[in-house]
Amino acid sequence: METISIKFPDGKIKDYPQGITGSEIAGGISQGLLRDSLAIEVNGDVWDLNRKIMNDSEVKLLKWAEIGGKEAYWHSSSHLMAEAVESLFPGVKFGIGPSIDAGFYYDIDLGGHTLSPDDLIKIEQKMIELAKADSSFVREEKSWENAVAYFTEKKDPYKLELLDELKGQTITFYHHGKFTDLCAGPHLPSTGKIKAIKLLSVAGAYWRGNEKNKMLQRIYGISFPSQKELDEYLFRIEEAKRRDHRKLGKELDLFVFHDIAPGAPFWLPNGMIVFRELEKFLRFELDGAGYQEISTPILVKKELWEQSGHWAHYKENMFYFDNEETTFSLKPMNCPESTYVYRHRIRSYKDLPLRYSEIGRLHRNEISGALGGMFRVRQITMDDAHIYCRPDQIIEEINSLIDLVERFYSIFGLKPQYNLSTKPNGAMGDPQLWSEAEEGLKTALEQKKIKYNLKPKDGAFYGPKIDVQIQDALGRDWQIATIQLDFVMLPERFELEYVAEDGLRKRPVAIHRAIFGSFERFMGIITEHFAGSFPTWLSPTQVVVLPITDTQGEYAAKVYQALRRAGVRVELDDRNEKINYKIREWEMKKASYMLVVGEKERTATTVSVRQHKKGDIGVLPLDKFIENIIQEIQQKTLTI
RNA sequence: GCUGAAGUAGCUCAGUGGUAGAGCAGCGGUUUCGUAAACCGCAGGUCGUGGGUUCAACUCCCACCUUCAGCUCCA
Repeated sequence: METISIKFPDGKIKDYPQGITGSEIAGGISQGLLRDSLAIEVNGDVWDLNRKIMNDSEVKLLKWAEIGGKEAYWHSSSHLMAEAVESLFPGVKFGIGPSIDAGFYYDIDLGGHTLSPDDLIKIEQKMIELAKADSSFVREEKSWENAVAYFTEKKDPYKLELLDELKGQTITFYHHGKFTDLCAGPHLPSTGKIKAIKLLSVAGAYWRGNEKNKMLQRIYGISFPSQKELDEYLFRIEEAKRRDHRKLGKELDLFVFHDIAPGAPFWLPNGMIVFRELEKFLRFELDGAGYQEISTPILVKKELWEQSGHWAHYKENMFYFDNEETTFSLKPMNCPESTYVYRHRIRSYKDLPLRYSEIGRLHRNEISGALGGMFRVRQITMDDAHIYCRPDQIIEEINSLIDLVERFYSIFGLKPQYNLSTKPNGAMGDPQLWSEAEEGLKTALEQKKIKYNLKPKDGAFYGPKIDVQIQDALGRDWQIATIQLDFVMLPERFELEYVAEDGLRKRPVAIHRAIFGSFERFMGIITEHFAGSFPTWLSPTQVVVLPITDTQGEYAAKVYQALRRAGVRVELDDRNEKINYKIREWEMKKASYMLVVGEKERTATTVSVRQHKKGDIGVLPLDKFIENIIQEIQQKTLTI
């Protein structure tokens, strides 16, 4: 028998007989490693542990901690679920059943049956039963014709459709227990590795994500190697729900939604404090960065949108109505109107770049099913800006925009995820300009050592873009900031020009950008990010003065007045309640600081400081406390 | 828009074919208290909206509105 040499991650090389499996390699090292291994990476591909290795290879055993290990685990769990569903509902047809970031799902066509929460419990119990049977996952290579024959016999149109695209290739099947599936793998050695299972939800999902196709039922689930890990996961989900901005927004009186205005928040006084602080911060920064603020009409004639192309491409998302023979629309975007500011006089090359910022209120008719708290609203307050520059100024503008984004996000302690989207099919504009711009965006990101995902062909038809995404408490991604180059929409359609050095008229480039994205979405994001405990500069209640008894009433009022005069958002809680009661209440309202004042403090002109989430942090002279908090507010110190 | 689930007091929730319940919040009293809930009392609801079935509907049926999860969408 021939031998092959296997290289391990630590660089060691060992010889094994040809046809050795991952399980045998793991078992040869230790029983513990065999027990913990879920799959094996062979020359960069993830394989089943019991697949034979025939050639010299570089391998890495994958355990739960590795993504590849988790993927195999969850993918196998989805097969196990399919087996359970098939045994309970014979004759069902299967779509696809992959692992996802957290868990797995399977899309299933159950004919006329609609899955109920009770069904999920039954399926879950069946899965546990089947896992205990510890059936091995068996990989089988089949010819394409045999594969088609199998699913023709089984009358599964979905798998046949998938096979259609794999024509001419060797097809792999996986068997375990009574279940057989078309699948590229890899899988666990056997179902017994799956110990703790929870089916989370069932929801409709269009076959292949196309709404013209039939809607299948998608069951989401998650599984873990131990009950303890499952319990911890479920607990984390519950914790995340406590951060939900919809819940915190209500509890902290930040904003409310009402049936009377679906998709548009009522900003409450506390929410407006945060809104105004964000606005103040934004304006201060943009003033310093050479922006000029403008404000353009909300209600405009539809001719504008015909010219911009929105009427043709975006009409379904617009609110419009007729008035005296004229069709008007609420603006869904600010960009076209900013060109009117640009065009209001002749621009010289010396005027550029022109940076117009606008805190604009937009309305977009989002389909009802898309609405969700502050993350997806129909009335949007955008921190928009349009920069008009010469082509030779693009790189410099992009660089300073990335700096601005980085600066903003560091203030909040947010960790953004960058995406770079490049030229889509059917894009408009000079190809040379496109490739230069894409290269420029890429270079800018790389020089600043910013990691990003490349999204090929995902740019707008008028230019490439950099997007910033951030996750909510439940791990869903939301786009926040965006930097979009535009060679076409504004410059061409609105015939923008500047007079160049040589006296000729030339076309500027436009850059659309938002940093918060929208005040609504950003408010939702930071509410969840801070779990409602805003840093002091944003906190609706920065300080509460709490006298112990009426005897300190006068002194407490003096403390309150001193803070007020210093510009601090302060409240005086002189209600006839016990100090414990007040502390509990203000702690839950997440006031940044409580100043307890009793006899000791009154006689010494001091305050006993209690910081939110930290508790009693000692006694300070009143002046010193004011000095500290003013500094904290000015520096926008992060308190978490 | 699609599939499923849900909507009861300001909030969180219980209830069920026979005239609506709790805790917290609110209001009125008593209590003046040192770092996360003092005590007593009062008030509060066309049970999302509109139809239907029934002697009787918060409860069953239908439609609509809104919310939630997912899909789709997301210049």
